[in-house]
Amino acid sequence: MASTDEEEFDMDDEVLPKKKKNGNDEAVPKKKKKRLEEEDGEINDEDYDDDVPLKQLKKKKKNKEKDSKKRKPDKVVSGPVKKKKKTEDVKPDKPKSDDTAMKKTAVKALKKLDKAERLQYAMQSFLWWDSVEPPEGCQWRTMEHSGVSFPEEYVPHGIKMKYDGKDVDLTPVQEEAATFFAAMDPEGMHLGDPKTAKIFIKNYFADFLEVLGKKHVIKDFKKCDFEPIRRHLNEQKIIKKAITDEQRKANKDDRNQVMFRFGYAIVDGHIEKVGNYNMEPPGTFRGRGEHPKMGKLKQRVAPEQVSLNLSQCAAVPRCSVPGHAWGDIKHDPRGQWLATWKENINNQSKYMQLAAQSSFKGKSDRSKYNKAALLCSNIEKIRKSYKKDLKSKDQETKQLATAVWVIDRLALRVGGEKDTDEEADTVGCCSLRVEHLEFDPNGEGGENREIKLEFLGKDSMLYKQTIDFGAAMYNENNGMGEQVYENFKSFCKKKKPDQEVFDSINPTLLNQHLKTFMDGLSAKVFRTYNASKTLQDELRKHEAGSQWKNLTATEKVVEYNNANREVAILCNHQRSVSKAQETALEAIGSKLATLKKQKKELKQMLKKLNSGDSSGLPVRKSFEEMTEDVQKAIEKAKKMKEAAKTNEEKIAATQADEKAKQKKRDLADKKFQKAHLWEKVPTKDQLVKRIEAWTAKINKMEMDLKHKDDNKEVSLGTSKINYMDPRISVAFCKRNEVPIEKIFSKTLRDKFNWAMAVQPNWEFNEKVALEG
DNA sequence: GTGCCGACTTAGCATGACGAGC
DNA sequence: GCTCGTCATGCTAAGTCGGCAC
Repeated sequence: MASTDEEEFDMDDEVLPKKKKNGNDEAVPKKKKKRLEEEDGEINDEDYDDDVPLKQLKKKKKNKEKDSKKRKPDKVVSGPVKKKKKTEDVKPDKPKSDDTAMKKTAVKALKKLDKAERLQYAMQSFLWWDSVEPPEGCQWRTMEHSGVSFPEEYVPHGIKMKYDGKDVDLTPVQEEAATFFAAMDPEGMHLGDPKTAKIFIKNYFADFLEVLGKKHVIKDFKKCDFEPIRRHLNEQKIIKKAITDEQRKANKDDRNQVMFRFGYAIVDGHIEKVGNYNMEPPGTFRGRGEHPKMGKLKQRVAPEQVSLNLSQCAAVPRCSVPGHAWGDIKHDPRGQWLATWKENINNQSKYMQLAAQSSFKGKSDRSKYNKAALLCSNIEKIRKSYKKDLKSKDQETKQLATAVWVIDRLALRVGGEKDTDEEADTVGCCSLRVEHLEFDPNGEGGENREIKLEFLGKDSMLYKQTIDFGAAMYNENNGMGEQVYENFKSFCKKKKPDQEVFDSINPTLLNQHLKTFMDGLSAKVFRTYNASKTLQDELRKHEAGSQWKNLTATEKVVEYNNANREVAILCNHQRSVSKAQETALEAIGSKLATLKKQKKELKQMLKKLNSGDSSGLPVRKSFEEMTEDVQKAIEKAKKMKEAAKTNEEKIAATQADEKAKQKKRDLADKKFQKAHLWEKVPTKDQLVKRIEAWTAKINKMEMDLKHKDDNKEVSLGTSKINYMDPRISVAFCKRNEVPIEKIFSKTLRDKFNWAMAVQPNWEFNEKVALEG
């Protein structure tokens, strides 16, 4: 919070934890820090000492500021600096201490901002890359926060499910468990697929029976009817849709109140955003793919199961659940986590951590990308080594070399061992089985060097690619593709389909091997390195094109997205196509067909007109009457919505609204079918112009459709968030005058704030690591 | 040497917010 | 001003990896 003074930033008490560790309501160290913060701005690590009186601290702080002003010239281009003011990043100009008028203006501007914006401003002011690092091995010196926000207790709705056609009485706990199932979409990814539905129902029902108890009448899932509850939940959704703007605003305010209380932490005197401050609510476990535990009941987590991590001097936050207390309080500055608990499905630890835009995550990110950049100077050494080892007579060495080749060239994950009774059967490089490889998949015989790799990777995403190990791209510059093919063949020889291809190695061994080349090198660094390198190379390739300078910023963004797509394909980042997306694509396709038909008709009309015959040319009727009808339906629904008081009235209003909207859509469709025509016979000139307009429309729609179709199964976001060094993108934007907003959303600009100051000619290479 | 586990990163899906187009 | 489609964000599952105990 550099430069935040009392007038600039007034953080309410509710943001801060209120209780001390021993449970009383005093918060002496916090108050002292807060006052200092309000009066002098940020408190740096070395400033804060619980045993030093406040006045001394303030004096120390002022002296330090004087010194730093003497030392530090304004940074302009070297090193990260604050972002320029943009319309959406509303923040006042930073006041200069020697200019009272300017300061007053800035303070006035600040007061116009709402609380969330002021907090955002305070966070943006902290340039962690310019601050002093905590002692080695520590992530922080002081940390305080408000703990975890728990979901509200279950409120029974009283709707009875049926068993064997009859209503069943359930206790609130049992009703809650029944409601979890009723909330599942019968057509969704879990219940929509017969394979997963079987697992889901089996697990759910076993847990449900346990909640019901042995004496309960419910014994057979087939006789269970959750439909009444499902109908009730759908009605609730409809009612929710019908809320007024005022209610919507009130709901948002309520959410903001929770965010102000739990969503911020103070780390080493700076405000930081907390990521997942809402405790996961109970429900059904929604594991992906064919997870053997999907459908099991995820229990409600009690405060007693939660451990908090904060500094010794910090006040322990009051637990928000009446009558409950935190399980444990820890003071471990080596960890980034703020709270931890265990979930009951896989007995795994879960954590509450700072948000992606925090200093913790920023430091981790920067260090990750610097490590990947350092690989630039080591990659040749590593490649040379594995190329030599590919022919080794020692099986372990040969397998290590082959696995590293695969990780380097095909960007596979390392693939740790998994227990398929506990988790979905997914694999990576080291856990590949013979059944995942198909040699010569097209039965070409002879010199064919193709292998079809087909397996489920992380999140049960299908990896299905036929790799031609004989292709030039894997063999030029001594790429050794053919040797890798031979190795695969020998590793699979005499093995059963369910046996591992790389039976002599494992991820630990592979990572140990990688560390002999470079400190801190592990398999996943290759994915970051290859993603960043691919992005940079692709962008440079486009920029070297002769037409590049003539492109508009929008066209350059398209090229950037194309490069991004190359990376996403390399890393196999997929997304499933939803039914809504499929329908939308079909709709565009059908619209395109209509436009083409209309263009053909227009051409025929022109031909006829040119021949001097204007008889029988098609015209369209007025849509006035239908438009009026639709307007009436919309107004009626609007009035019903405004007048609705009871739930029944709200449901009726929403239904009327949906009917009116459907009428409107039908009318729009009818209008579209006749959009190329006039109400009276057109002139030749009108026809020529419309044919031109339709040609342009068709071209645009064709491009749009192609773009959507190309991208429908590729997820560009994952590589942008996790793999491509953001400095490559920032430098690209700077040297091409492309606004960074076109590439990075607000969240990403905050996450990568440390990368925003790079020069236009910045390069992803080994020198990066030396920059710090 | 090996297996386990804690701590963190990476990932896709659901939903809500927003803005382009009418 | 409204609608609809797209994009951003939140949520939480599912990976990786290092350290520790045996």
